Amino acid sequence: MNKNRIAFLVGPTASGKSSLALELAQKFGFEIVNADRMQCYRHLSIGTAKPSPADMAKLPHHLYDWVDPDKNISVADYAKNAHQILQNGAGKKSYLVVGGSGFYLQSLLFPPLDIPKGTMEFSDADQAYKEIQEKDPELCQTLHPNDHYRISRALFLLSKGFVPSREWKRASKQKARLSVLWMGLDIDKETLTQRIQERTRHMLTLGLMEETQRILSEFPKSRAVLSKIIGYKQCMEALEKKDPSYDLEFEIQKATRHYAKQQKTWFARNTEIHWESPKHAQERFSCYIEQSIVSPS
RNA sequence: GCCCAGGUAGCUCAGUCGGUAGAGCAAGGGAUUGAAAAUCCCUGUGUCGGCGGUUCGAUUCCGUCCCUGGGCA
Repeated sequence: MNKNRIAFLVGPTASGKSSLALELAQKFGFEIVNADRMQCYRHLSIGTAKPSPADMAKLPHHLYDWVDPDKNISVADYAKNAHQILQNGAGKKSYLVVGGSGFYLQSLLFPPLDIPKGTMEFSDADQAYKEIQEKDPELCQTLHPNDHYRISRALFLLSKGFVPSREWKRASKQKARLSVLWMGLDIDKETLTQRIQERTRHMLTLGLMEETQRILSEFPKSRAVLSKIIGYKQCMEALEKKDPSYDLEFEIQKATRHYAKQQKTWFARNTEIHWESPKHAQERFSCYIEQSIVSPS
């Protein structure tokens, strides 16, 4: 019998993926692979709600803590490393990939194209957009003039002789390189909002502010990275602004809620995901796993 | 009790020289192919505090009542 040995556990931030993953992994003898962009970073523990060292010691955990906070990584770096791990264990081990970074999860099934990394900065956005309209009119159908990041990426690819819209089309036609079981933790909005609220408070109690300061002093060049990560960004603002009306806890909660919504939108179009509420997830997912992954020996 | 300033979107407020209203923030929806916890797009009906009056027409003017803040007693 040739059965899948890989399962993905996804869902919005603060839905309880990590603890469920640990339970399922222990029950079925999985190793855990991180699919959370920010948990890749060393030292960012409180703010990313990373599993505790004690939990990680219970069974093999991969792709946590493998980059310093002053380094940038991209989806391609992640895809390469993660795919390698899955390949190494092929035929021998089972993996539970857990995380909420949809783009990163996707890269495991549909590897990043063999095109160069980079962007090309521009000074005049209108002109930059016009240039793209001339060279790749099809791309402009889905590219908004205000989307400066994607414009700079498109300009860069054009300068290297690629036609972005053609590349994106090629990418979307790829066949998945792995066959996996998709499971999603579906949590109602009120409960999630409440969990976000509690988790944010908990993070601050655990010393998120101190963690931020520690990272900044140990890695002076980590500002750029931290300023893009929920929690650390707001702590940095609170440290620098000295604005007494700045409500740190509220700002973190708000950003987390927005992020959760973004994740929901991302996963919504993936029709392969089996969604379950936390109440039944453990039981139902166990069922799915038994049916599709555990091979009869 | 008297005087003053206010009561307009979930919040802070703008505005209508009388023709039933709009910003910011919050909130909701969507996109997403080496920055992705990033980045970008779309979405504003609310007894304009209550009740009367004037008017063809009042959230806007007048009266009165209620509420909030400040001052005086």
